[in-house]
Amino acid sequence: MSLSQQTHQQQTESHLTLADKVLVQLQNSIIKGEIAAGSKINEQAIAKQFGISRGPAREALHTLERQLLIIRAPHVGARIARLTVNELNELYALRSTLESMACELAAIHISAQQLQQLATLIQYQQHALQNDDFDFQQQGDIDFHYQIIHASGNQHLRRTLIDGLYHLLRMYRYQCSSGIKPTQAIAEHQQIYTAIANADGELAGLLMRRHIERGRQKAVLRLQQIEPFTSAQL
Amino acid sequence: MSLSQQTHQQQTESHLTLADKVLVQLQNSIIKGEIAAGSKINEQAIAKQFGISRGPAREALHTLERQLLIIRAPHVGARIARLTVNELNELYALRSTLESMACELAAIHISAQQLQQLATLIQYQQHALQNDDFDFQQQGDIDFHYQIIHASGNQHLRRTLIDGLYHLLRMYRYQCSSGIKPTQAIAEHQQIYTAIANADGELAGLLMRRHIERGRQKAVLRLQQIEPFTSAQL
DNA sequence: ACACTTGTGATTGTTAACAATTATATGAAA
DNA sequence: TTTCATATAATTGTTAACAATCACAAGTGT
Repeated sequence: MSLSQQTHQQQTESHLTLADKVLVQLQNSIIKGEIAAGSKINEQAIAKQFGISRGPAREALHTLERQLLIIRAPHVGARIARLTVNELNELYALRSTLESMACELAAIHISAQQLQQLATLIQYQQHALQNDDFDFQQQGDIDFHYQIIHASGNQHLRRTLIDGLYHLLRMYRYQCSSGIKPTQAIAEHQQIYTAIANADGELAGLLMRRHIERGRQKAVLRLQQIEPFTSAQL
Repeated sequence: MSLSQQTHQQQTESHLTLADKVLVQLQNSIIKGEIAAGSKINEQAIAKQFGISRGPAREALHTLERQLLIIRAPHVGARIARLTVNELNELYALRSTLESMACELAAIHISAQQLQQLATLIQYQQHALQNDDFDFQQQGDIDFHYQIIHASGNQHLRRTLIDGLYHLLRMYRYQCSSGIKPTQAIAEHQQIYTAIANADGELAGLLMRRHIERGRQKAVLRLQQIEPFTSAQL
């Protein structure tokens, strides 16, 4: 289980409710695009597919709605979120502001242990870069941002980013990843880490802004290639 | 129905689900402090109290949880959120960042009609100030901030603030209001409005930061008076 | 007196049937 | 052919009963 997967509950698997288990699987299916964007999704079908009743299925869909992965209309049903350039821009603008704030706070509040974990993660990332371990590159990137958010110490900031925007963001990043080596991105991570280690929150925040802006530009380019196809299907 | 009450759905009352109706009443009761902070709240009791079954009551509690008005523990139950100085600081720090961003965007994207509505609202507020209409002062204050958020044009920003932080914020503002005339606050609103009208997003954002910071200081002072009592009760 | 086990009650989690609402298809009239 | 009304089917909303889990208290043994 990745660091970014575990949010705040540390409960063992046996305590997990059916809605939670189904939720995780649906999240992954949606984020990976295995369920087509814009397609309808209803409670009965989910319940049948996972061998449960409509109650937990309904709860899972409600959670997916608040995670912005589906769009629900009362008495009508739900549809998988559709990726658009406009929404990507809005999402990244908000993300940039919030993660910049997280950097400023993290530079003040980060503990020695958290700083050490961040350093270790960057080393792993550089290792994965050399070995062309693409999955770990992407997961490591997410974990880097997550650890900084966590180190900010602001629980509301963390909840807003991790429980709210995080999931839709993962969808954009997964489906809009260019596939080229993230050499520059990891170098930027290194710079941000150094700024935080030097307790220079202002610099760290600035670097994070630019880092996310570059990611936005790449994602937009990729999305503009695939958007005509995805928006074509009803 | 106030401007800040209607979020994005414009459905008539008949379409409202039972969970929604109960939700609104519970929100108000919690925000006003009619239900004691920290007290337990369970599904059965809610269902009985409102004459509905546990299904909708359960959904309402889930929504209250994501609005941060209650804290749920799996298989254990839920408790009304307790106001603390620390959490108030975190909440206002996040709010300051987000509403400052909203100002910057609003200065760019606000329409002539929205600008006119903002001007009208400020006039009403000044009128309410002279007439000592306290309820309208508080509601007008919330509407001012809401309209700017709306004018920012960023849907994710709006959802994060209105659907997420907004409710807990209302609780703090309601229970930590000092009762003295908000003369300065309304003057600051006027300044922010002017900056937005002049398309000076940078200034508007800065003024909003200071405006919220002053509100934070007042709320902290008030909360420090009542916190010993609220944290005393289990 | 203390630790451990066990049982009881309360609360949440789950299920399946029922009700209400909406979308879609069918057909009649202009 | 088009448009409106109606009926039908599909889906969500709601309910009450059942199962599982947890907190707490009583009791037992050392």
